[in-house]
Amino acid sequence: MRETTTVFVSNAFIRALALAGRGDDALAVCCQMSETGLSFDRFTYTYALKACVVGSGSGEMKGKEIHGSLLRRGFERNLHIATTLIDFYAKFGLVSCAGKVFDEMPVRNVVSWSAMIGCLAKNGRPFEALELFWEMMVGNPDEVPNSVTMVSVLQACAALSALGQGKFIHCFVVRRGLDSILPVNNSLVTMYSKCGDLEMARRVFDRMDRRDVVSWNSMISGYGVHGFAEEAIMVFKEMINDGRVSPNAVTFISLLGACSHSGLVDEGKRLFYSMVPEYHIYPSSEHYAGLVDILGRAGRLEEAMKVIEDMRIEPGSTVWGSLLGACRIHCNIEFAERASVRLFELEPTNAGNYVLLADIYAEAKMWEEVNRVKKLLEARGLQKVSGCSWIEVKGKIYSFVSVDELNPQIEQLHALLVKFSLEMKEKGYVPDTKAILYELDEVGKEEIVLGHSEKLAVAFGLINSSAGETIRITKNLRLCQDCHSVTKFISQFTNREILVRDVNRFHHFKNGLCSCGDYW
DNA sequence: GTAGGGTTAG
Repeated sequence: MRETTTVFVSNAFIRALALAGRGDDALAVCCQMSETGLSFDRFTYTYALKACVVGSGSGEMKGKEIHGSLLRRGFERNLHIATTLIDFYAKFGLVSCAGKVFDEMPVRNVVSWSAMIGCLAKNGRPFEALELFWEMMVGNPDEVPNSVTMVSVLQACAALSALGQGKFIHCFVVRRGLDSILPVNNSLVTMYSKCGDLEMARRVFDRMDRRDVVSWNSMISGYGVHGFAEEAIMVFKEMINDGRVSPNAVTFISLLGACSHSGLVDEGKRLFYSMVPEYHIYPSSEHYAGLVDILGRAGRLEEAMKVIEDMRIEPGSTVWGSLLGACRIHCNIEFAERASVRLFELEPTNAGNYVLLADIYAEAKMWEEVNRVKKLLEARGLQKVSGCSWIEVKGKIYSFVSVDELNPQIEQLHALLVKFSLEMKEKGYVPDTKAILYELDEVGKEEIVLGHSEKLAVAFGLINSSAGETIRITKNLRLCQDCHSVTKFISQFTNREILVRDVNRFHHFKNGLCSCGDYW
C-alpha cells in the first residue's frame, strides 16, 4: 500500500477510537505508526491530541510530546492544529501554554478565538475571557462571533456575576438571531441565575421552544442556589410530567443541593432514595456528598456518618468535604478529625480543608490544635485563599480584598462601616471574631473583621447606587458569620435589598433578615 | 477521502 493510504487508514482508526472515548487505545495506534516508520500528517496530529484529552492517565505528558513533535515539523502554524492545541491545553488547565500557541498563530478565525475565550472562561479567568472577546470584536471586524463564542462569553459573565455585561451580551445574541439556539439559551438561564436575576432566568427558560436536560438542570440548580427548593422540585416535577427529557445524574446533584440550601431533609432523602428504583440512576460520590450535606447541615451528623459507612462505592473527597463542612457548622471535633484524616490523604494540597479544620478547633478554643494544623499547612507550602468580593457598577467590576489598604476609597468605606458598627453595638451587636486564627487583642480582631472584603463591597455599593436599587455582591469564599449579621443589619438600617452570592449559594438580605434563614 | 471552539453540578 502507498504510504498516504496507510496514513489515511490509521487516521480513521485513531479518530474512531478517540471519538469512542478510548484515548489510550488511540494513542497506542499512534505509537504503532511511529514504530513502523509512518509519519503523522496534519490530521493525525489533531486526532492524537483529542485522544490525549479523552485518555485515562498521562494525556498531559503525551500531548506535550505530540506538541514537540509537530513543532519540529512546522505544523504549529496550521490553523486547525493550533486550535486543537489550544483546546488540549485548556482541558488540562494549562492556560499560559494555550495562550502562547494562540499568540503565535499567524492567522486566526472565529474558531480559534472562541477556543481561547473558552479556555479562559473555563479556567477561572473570566475577566480575561471578556477582555479577549472585546479584543476580537474591536480589533477583528471580519471575525463575527457565533453561538459557540457567545456560550463561552456568557459563561464568563456568569462566573463574574456581571449582570450588566450579561444583559448586553443577551441583547447582542438577540440582534444576531442566536436566541433560538439551545446551548445559547441554556447559558443565558445560567448567566441570569448566577448574576442574581432569577426572574430573567425563568423568563428565558419559559420562552424556550425546545428544552434539553441541560435546560431543566440549569433552572433547577438556579432555584436551588437561591434557596428556593420548593420551586426547584416543582420544575423537576414539570420535567417529569413533560416526559420528553429524562433526568440525569446532574439533575439529582442539583436537587439535593437545593434541599440542602433550604434545609429540606426529608424531601432530600426521599429524592436520593428514589434515584435507583424510579429513574435507574446510580448515586455517585457527588450524590452521596449531597445527602451527607443535607443531613450534616441539619445537625444529623451521626446519620450522615452512617450514610458514608454504608456507601456502596469508595467515598470521594466531596463526601468527606461535606461532612467536614457540617462539622464546622455544628462544631463537632470527633467527626471533623475523621473527615480530615481522609481528606488530607485524598487532596493533600487543598488548603481549604486545613482552614476548615483550624476554624473548628478555633471555635472550640483548642489553640494548640489550631497551631498544629497551621504548621501542617505551612509545611506543605500551602496558603489560605484570601477573601475577595466584587461588585458591578455601571458595567464595571470593582473588587475588594480584606483590609484593602491599596483601595483609593478605603478611608470613606471604612468610615461608613465604623458608623454602622457603632449603631449596631448600641443594639447589642458583638463582633464575631472567631474566624481569626492568630493571636491578637480583641480591638485588633474587630478592626480586621470590619475590613472584610464583603463589607467593603457593601459599603461601596451603598455609596455608588441609588435608593431602591438592589446591591449585588459576589464573594469567592463562604460568607463569614460576622459579615452575615452586619449585612442583615445594614439591609434594615438603610432599607436596601442586598444580594450576596458566596461560593455556595445566594443570600437575599432584606429588612434585617436573610433568605438563608441563617442556615448556610 | 479525514480537521478545530459550546451549555447543567461540585
